[in-house]
Amino acid sequence: MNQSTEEKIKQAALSVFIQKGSANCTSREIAREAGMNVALVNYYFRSKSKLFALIFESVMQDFLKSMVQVFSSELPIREKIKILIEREFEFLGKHPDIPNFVINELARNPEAIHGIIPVLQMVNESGVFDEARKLQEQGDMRQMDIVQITLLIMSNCQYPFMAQPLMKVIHGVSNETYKEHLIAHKDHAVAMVLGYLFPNDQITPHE
Amino acid sequence: MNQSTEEKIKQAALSVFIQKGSANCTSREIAREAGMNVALVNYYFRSKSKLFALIFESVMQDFLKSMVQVFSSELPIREKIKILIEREFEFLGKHPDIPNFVINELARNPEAIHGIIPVLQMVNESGVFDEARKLQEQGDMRQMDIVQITLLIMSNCQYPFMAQPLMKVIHGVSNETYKEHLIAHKDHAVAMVLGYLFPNDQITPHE
DNA sequence: ACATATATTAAACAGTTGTTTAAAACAGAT
DNA sequence: ATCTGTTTTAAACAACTGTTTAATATATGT
Repeated sequence: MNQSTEEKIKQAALSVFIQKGSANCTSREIAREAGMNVALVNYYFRSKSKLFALIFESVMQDFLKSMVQVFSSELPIREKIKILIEREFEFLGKHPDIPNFVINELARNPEAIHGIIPVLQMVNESGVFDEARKLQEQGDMRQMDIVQITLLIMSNCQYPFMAQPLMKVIHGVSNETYKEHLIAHKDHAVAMVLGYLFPNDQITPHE
Repeated sequence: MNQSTEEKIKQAALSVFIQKGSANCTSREIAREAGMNVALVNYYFRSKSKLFALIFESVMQDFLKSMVQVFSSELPIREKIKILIEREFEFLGKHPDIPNFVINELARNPEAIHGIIPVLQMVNESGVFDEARKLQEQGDMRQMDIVQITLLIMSNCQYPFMAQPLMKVIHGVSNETYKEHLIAHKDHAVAMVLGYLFPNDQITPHE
C-alpha cells in the first residue's frame, strides 16, 4: 500500500491509457485516478506524451514477452505452439484490452512507433523467428512464411478478445457466457492451428 | 463531381472518423476535409455525435452485409464458407481500417451501441445463424457453437488487416510485401477453416 | 424587380485541454 | 528553531473543443 507517488501515477496512467486510448483521455483523468493534482503528472513525467511513451513501451514488452519466452525453451515444436497459444489465452484473460490498445495506438498514434524499438530488440535477440524457420526446414511442418504463421497464431488468440463487444451484441450473449466461449475457443485454436501446420498428423495430440 | 454539400460532409466524416476515431478528431477537421465552414457540419447534422451515429450505423451495415448475403444464398455449405472468406478479404482489401474502427468504437464509445440495432435487425431477418445451425445438424460439420464458428472465420479474416502496423514492424516488411502476404493468407484461411470444420474431408477442394 | 427561403460564412461562446507558475506544505539536517 | 531541498497544491495560461449567433450570400418563385 505504501506506494510512491511516481508509481501511483504510472499505474493510473496504465489503466486509463489502456481503457480509453492516448487520445481519448486527459491528464486530469489520470491524476484523479491516482488521487492527486494534475501538476504532479507533469512534475514527474514532463508531459502527457512522455508518460504515454513510457507506458506504451512497457505494455509492448509484456505483450510479446510470453511469446518469445516459449520459443526459446527446449520443447518439441508441437508442444511449443500449444503452450504458446495457451499462455496467450491466459495472458489475454487477464488483460483483454491490451491487443486493441496496442493495435489502435500503432495505427493512429504516430508517437507510438517509438515505443517499439526495444521490443524489436527483444524479439531479435531471442531468435524466435530464426528458430521457427529452422524447425520448419528440418521437420514435417507445412511450408509457409513466418509472417503468416505468426498471423495464424495471433489471429486466433487475440481477435476473440478484441471482438468481445461486437460478438456479444451480434449473438446476444452475456459477459459470462462469452467468457465460457473464450475458454472453449482456446482448445479449438490449438487443434485447428496444429492440424493445419502439421497436416500429416492423424489426430491432434490431446492433453 | 456535382455532389451536394450534405453528401460531401458525410463522405469527409466517414473518412476522418474511420482514420482517427470519433474521439480523436474534431468537427473542424471534418469541415476542412469537406472544404467548407465548421458551422455547416452542425447546420446539416445538428451535432458531431449525431453525425457520428449516422456514419457508424452505415459502416456497421457495410461491415456485416456481405457475410449475411453469402449465407442466404443457395450454395453448398463448403462453398458458402469459402466464398464468405474470399469476399471478406476482398472487402477488407478495400477497407482495411473498418474492423479496427468498429471494434474500437464499440469498446470505447458508449454512443456507438445505438448504431447496432438496425444491424442486429438485418442479421436476424437474414436467418444466417439459424441456417448455419441447420446445416451443422444435418451434415458432417464439426459440432461447435455458432459463436465460435463466427469467431473462427472473422479472426482469420479481420485480424491480419487490423494487425498490419504491428506485423510490419515486428517482421520488418514493407507495405507491398505485407499486401502480398495478405493475398497468400486468404488461401491459408480458407483451407485451415474448412479443414477444421470438416475433419472428414481428405483434401480441401481446390478451385 | 423584388420578396422569401435556403445556404454559407465569420465571429463569438463557454468549457476543456496540456502545460506552467508561484506559493505552500513537508522532509531532513544542522 | 532554522535552513534547504523536495513534493504538492491552487491558480493561471493560451490553445482548442463543440456549438450558436447574427450577418451575408445564393437561389427560387413571383
